[in-house]
Amino acid sequence: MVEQVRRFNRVVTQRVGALNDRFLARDRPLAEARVLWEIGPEGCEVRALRSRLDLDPGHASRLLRSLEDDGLVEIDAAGGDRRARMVRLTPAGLAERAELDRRSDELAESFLVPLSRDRRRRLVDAMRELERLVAAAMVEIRPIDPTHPDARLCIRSYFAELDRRSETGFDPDAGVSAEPHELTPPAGLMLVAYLRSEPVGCGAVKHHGDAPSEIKRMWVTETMRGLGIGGRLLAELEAEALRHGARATRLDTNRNLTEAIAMYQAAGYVEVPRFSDEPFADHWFERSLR
Amino acid sequence: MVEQVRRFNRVVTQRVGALNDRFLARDRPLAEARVLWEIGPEGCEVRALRSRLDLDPGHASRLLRSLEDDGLVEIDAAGGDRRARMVRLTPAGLAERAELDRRSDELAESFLVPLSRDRRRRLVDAMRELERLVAAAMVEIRPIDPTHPDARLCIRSYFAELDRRSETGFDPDAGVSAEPHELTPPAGLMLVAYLRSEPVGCGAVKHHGDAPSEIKRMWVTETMRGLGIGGRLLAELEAEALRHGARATRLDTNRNLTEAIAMYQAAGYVEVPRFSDEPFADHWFERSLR
DNA sequence: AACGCTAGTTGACTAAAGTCAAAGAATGGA
DNA sequence: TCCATTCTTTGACTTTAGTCAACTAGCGTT
Repeated sequence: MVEQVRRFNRVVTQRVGALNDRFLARDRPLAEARVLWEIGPEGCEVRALRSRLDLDPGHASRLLRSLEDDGLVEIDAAGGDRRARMVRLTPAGLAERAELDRRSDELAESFLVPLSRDRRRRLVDAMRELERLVAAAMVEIRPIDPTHPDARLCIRSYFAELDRRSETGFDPDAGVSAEPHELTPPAGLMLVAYLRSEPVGCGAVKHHGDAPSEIKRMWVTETMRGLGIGGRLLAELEAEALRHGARATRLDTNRNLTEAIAMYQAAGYVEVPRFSDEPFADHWFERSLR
Repeated sequence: MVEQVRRFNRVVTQRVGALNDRFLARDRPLAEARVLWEIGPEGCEVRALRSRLDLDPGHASRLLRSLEDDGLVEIDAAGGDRRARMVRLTPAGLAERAELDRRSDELAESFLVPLSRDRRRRLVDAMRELERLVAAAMVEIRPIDPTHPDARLCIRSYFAELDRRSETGFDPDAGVSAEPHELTPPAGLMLVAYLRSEPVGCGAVKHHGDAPSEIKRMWVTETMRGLGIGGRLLAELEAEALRHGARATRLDTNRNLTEAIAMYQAAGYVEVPRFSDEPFADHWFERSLR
């Protein structure tokens, strides 16, 4: 296995990566081309740019100055915060970015052209599979304060999905509570799954002394499902429950959340009688931890 | 499709490539690390190194000097040509390269670790598939003089395989001739398939005026079979036969070469009665070109 | 008002990568 | 034998990337 990964890294990554760079940088330093690309058609804040590309403030400042001198970007004050700056592409900058887009397409085509119809299909399928699995391998799970913006974002997405997928709609204020202080140590714990500093999933646990801990707020963004992220969140929450003295974990869920139900069952949860008065739930699950 | 390839290039190539580089370069400039790696345990000629890494002569010279000063390589005269130099790794250089090997393994592991058993399997399968297809897309087909070393190498490999796979053994001197002058324009044509300047397959055509041209020396290296390279060689040879006024192409083959037979049939060849006195052949195929 | 903090700019560097031309030694034909 | 060509080295650059510290301006809290 390791041997195959190494071969892949060598054959595909190296060559394609080099090509990619050469296609991207026209007669411009690569770093500038990357910045130009990353700004995007909408513009973005300088600090966001810096953190996304992991640039030194000095370096970033000079790169932007240089793009500005070439007439490709304009830098003006961001909204609220008068320390921060906003970069936007000028029409010339947009044209340049479109050109990068075009070359990027051209490069992609160059992968496909020499292959038969059937092999193109296979190439694209393998790329999709690999992209997803590599992304999954890059996901990191970290504890978070439930009031943190990233946590709030996840919870909002979770509620929105519940509301969309259930016949009755979802009311976050009804049913069993899971207030921030209940999901903060020592009362409980909340986790967020990050993919390159983007939150892509969450989960929380609420302890009840000796009684089974409750799993709450399990959610993974739609594009990242089926990659084991839910299972990893669950496993870490269970470990936390165990550390806290719980003998089991429990959760409830709605009948429409079929992937979630399948995931719980695969993780060893078994259906038990209703144990909460959550009006939104149709199924109750429990798993023994020892 | 193009969109998926672009996503792949962005997500996988860029990140993995960057990681790769950081793992490779220890506290050494990346270019030096690459040279150290590329020299290989056997050593190699400086000019080969230069062309493989596409380095400027001056740059290459200085990189090697620097590695020599660190005691990692020795440079002495190559065999025959006294202008050329040979680089070899010293024991220290070999140790350093082994360390790069180790880190490369570690990097490969880091892809696999966060994934479940099943997903690792899928990751590795997708990588294998992709590596092969990308390699296939990089193959270039070029005409060649049948006396060129690359052509000779292919023909030798071809003969060796015939000998190995037939019950009777194979005698290149028996049967229908295909001497170099018969495979050189205007009498015929020989093609070699190159993957990064490595010959990985060949094929030739021998014209007979109005009569069907004969396809000879069709061979693809074992690791690159099933990727459409044989089909591409065949198509170019047929186009050449057509340009030369032939109405059809013919070929004979041994019953043990099952992949080849399948490939000919997929390319539109139909079995015809014996048309040559090639003692080694069991099947005769023909395809009409118009 | 004072304090610690964040966002960005600027100056002064260094290291790495890469380019170009000149030149010496050796080679391979015409 | 001559001549164009190849392999390599060397000197003299330039460009790119990146680092570090000092500094200004603005924010938020106490």
